[in-house]
Amino acid sequence: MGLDDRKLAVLRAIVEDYVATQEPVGSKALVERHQLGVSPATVRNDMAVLEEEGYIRQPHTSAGRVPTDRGYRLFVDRLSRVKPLSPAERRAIERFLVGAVDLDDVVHRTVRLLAQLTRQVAVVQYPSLARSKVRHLELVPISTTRLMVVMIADTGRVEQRLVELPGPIPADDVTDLRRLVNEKLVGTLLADTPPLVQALVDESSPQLRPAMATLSSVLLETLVERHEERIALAGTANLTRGGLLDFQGSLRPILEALEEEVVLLKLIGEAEPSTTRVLIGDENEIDNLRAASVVSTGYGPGSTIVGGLGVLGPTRMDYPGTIATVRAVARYVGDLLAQN
Amino acid sequence: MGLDDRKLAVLRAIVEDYVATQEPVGSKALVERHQLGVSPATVRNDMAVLEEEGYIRQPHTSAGRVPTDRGYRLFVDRLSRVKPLSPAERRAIERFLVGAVDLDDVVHRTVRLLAQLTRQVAVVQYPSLARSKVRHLELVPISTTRLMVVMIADTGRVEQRLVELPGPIPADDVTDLRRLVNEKLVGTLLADTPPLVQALVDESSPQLRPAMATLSSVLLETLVERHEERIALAGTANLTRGGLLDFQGSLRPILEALEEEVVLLKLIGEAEPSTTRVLIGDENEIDNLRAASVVSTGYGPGSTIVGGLGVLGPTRMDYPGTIATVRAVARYVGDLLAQN
DNA sequence: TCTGGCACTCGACTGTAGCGAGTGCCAGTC
DNA sequence: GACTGGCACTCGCTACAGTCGAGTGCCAGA
Repeated sequence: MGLDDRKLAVLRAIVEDYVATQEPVGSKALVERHQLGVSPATVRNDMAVLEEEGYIRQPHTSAGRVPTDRGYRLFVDRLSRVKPLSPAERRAIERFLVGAVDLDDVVHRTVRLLAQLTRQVAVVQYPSLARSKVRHLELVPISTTRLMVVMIADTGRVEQRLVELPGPIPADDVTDLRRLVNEKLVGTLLADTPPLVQALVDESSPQLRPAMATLSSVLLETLVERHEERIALAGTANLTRGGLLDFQGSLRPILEALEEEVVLLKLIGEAEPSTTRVLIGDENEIDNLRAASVVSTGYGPGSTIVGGLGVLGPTRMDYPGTIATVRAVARYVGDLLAQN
Repeated sequence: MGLDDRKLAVLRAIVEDYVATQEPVGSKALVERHQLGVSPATVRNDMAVLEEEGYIRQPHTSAGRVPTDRGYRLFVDRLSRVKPLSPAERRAIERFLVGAVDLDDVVHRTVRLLAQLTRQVAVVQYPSLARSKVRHLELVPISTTRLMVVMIADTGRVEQRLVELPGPIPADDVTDLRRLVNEKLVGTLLADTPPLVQALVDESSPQLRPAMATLSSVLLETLVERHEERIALAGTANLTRGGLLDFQGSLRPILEALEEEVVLLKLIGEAEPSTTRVLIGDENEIDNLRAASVVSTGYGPGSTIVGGLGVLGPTRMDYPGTIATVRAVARYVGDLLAQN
């Protein structure tokens, strides 16, 4: 039941036209705007087949055809090639990203850049703690029974927690604690720390043990177990482009989904190495996003991946262009991180 | 040209009914639902006067009346009193805020809570650095020529910057630098630090001076001059309640405005002590928000103010309820901060 | 296998009519 | 002088009928 080349060409033409005009496309308009070399009637026959196979559909009788999610899928997989970025876009990326002063800055600039270039909603995950290595742990006494622990990761992330100690602790002990945790933990992946943290308690002197126990439980609990992920979002205003036609008239479910960090993480967090993932409409597992598509990829210094980024938009989106932009931005951000 | 008591009562009734039903309210419905003690005809006469004075208007002839921005203003200033919160709401606030582990957590919980209680868009400013005191400055060597400086403020904020030193620096010097900056700066308001930072450079030994100069310029630049404000946002999905009637059919300008930190800061950042500020429609200086109202207030431990928070919604909002909620949440957050 | 032709479908748009909520005004009453 | 009942009028909303046209499916013929 293969589709011959012409039918594929017809599908491609339909997708391209529909994405451009946002209106159902008919057989006549199609032959006028593309060099298909056949008549409208022939195209109609092809369309009938494409419809039967579920690649396109008619919003109503006597209207043109519109691609289905399945149609977009075929288009993305086999009918399109990634557009190279224009020099102007490359320049925009570079201009946008130079001069970032810290990780927050990098992430914010990136997410805005993505939203602006793709004219869609952009999502950027901060470098995941699980994939970060400990660079330094600082203990700052706030009072005799309170400690602020600040963890600095090699990815630039800095996390802090207040630790309520079981009893007062002299300054020298704090120094000892600091030395011990740093000796043991610096340089290790956060995902690998739990046994080491446990060992720290076991190995510490009786004098230090109570404080160390509290400290380690806080470390484990807040930094590893509920692995604190962070996310930045931009471009929600882009959802309103294209009138209310996209997203079947209601932004509600989309906006709701975008407020849930868990959902966002699921969308862009499961990054496989160097692949760009495209989720189209129904393929999406989140019900609220059944009317949307997501293009996402991982990023990180060199070839390692420390986090994900991507964009969300209507299924009717410029896939080749979006994919190209997402990839390019991910690569630039990776390079930027590598410089640290 | 004073309005007598009955006319004010009519205005109050119109506002209340319109907020509740979202539909223009007519004279007949008004006398039915409120005990005004007069006939519809009389109410109509009063309405004519109110309209002449600009407090209400007719969307079109033969429709009921709708309050104008000016009408809401009068209502807020003279016709309403702040509703006490229900016990359920108080409990919700407490339940929501206990168990926050750090400042980020507090702010996120607060903004979600506000959005949920008011069913509107909530905005919370992190404690302003300018109003924070330095609690500790930590210098962490990243390499021989790079230092990460971490500033911990008494409000719980933690900021970090990478400092590129002019040349390699031995570990002992880092220790000296750390001691010097902490001796000088701990306990001072960030707004007051610039002269002190300058003095640090002047007073430091020739050996330390280059490093100290770089360090101090980074401190000044990033922490004080472009005083790094942060903002959290939640509840944008609430903008879609009430169909597209609010905001004259387009969420676009609102969503755009909400993406600009500067705009948000302007909205809620200018907190005067313990007052609740209400901006109604046109009173708003930001063009994109002319169709919206903002209720905001300052918060902080005790009676000091360290930041602002508030909500944004349609001009047709439940002002008494919203004002009460915003105040209550601000007070709870203040108490929470005071505990640290 | 493709093409031109033709009948058919059905949404979009237009114009008309009736309904009803709501108004403004006026004469009458307390 | 303030309030009220009554009445004519306005005008948005809905329903309905009619027309138009884009687009289709199908079929006979090249």
